Amino acid sequence: MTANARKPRTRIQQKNTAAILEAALDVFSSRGFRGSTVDQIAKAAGLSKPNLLYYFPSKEAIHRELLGGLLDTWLAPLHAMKAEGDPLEEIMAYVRRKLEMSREMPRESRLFANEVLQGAPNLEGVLKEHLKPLVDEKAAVIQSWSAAGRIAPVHPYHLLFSIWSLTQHYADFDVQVRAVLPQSEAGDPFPEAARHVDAMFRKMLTPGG
Amino acid sequence: MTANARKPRTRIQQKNTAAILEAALDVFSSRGFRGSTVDQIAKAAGLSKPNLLYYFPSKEAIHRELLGGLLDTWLAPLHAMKAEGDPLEEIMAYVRRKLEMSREMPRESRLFANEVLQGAPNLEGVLKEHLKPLVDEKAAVIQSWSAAGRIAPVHPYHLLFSIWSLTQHYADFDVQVRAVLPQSEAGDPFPEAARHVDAMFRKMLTPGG
DNA sequence: CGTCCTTCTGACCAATTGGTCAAACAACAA
DNA sequence: TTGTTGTTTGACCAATTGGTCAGAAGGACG
Repeated sequence: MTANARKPRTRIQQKNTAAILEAALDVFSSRGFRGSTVDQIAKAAGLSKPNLLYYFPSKEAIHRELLGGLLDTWLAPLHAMKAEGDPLEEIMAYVRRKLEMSREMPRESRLFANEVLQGAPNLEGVLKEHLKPLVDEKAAVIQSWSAAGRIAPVHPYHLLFSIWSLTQHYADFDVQVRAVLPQSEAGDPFPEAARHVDAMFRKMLTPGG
Repeated sequence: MTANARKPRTRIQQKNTAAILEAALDVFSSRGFRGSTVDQIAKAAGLSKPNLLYYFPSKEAIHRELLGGLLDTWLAPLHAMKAEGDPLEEIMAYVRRKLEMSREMPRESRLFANEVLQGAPNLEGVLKEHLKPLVDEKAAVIQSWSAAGRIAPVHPYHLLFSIWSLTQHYADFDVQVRAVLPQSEAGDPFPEAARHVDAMFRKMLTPGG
């Protein structure tokens, strides 16, 4: 059977497609789609360019596969926010998970950031078909919590935006954060970041106050 | 005299260099440095490629000039935050100005975002020589306000990060914001954004509470 | 008019890049 | 061993791209 099919069959195919995607994540996330070359990805994956193109039909195909494959991972934390839980704790857990992801998966964050920043040419469909429905659903949940007085009144969509921006900032603008922070913190900005972000949303959401 | 000198002399030079920088801002900010071509910039500026290269020696030179020329504008709002003013109002004014800039100058925001996102290859010097000293200075001011109990205790650096991320998010991730927001708000997210962001920082910074 | 300087262009070039292809090589089963 | 299938490569190609250059056009001034 042909190599470019949906699921890899042989061990070599599994190993190589995995290596390619890993390498592509590295390259695409740090240089953007247009700024990356197939050769860079091939070299990073330990393959020759024609060999890489034996597994994926084109540079764009690698990119699409990457984005698609990562999307679920990326949206999982928001999925995990349940209407049944304690409102403040659900949201704070979401914030915490997002910040952890910025720390553990900065390349993924930058990959999406690069894409969105440049007008999301290969992501517009996904944005409206996957992200928007999910956000609509969770915004409604937040709205209901807010209306019930279980958290302070907030604009649910902008609350989500502020969670995304605050947490992803530490992955996407990592160089800036480290360049600006005093020596003592530049090594690992995350502990203080966690405290700060936690405080911000706690104050924002605690009712009454 | 040669055309590539510091200050444009003739009217034609003024007009064309300005057109080139304007075009370059458009192109670089939406496609990143590596993703942009000299031809695109030339076309957008209404010039031929050789003619553009008569005014700037290289693609990189345009990029450098752009970044350098924009830096002052970009840092002006932070400069304007004065230790003598009312702490809460100084910070809130800074937040407001930054959000206005996201609305009025989204291309500039994206230009810097693209650069930082890709490791700030042409910005590292600037980051440490211009941005860091300024941030250090203003962080000290915030620190003193905080210590004097005039605003709630905050980590000054991370407070600045959160101002940057929250405000610039609306420029940098514009496509996503509009894709996710309900129809009614997608046309102009800024009024609600302003309310939300204002509330966040006001709650964060109001002492006691 | 002619002269000098600036502005502009078409033709060109070398390097890079995404992608192809025929053929070599490996793995393994019969 | 041989046949079959999956894997890898060197050589190659067309398109794009950053940049050059010689000279043509334009403008200002005597």
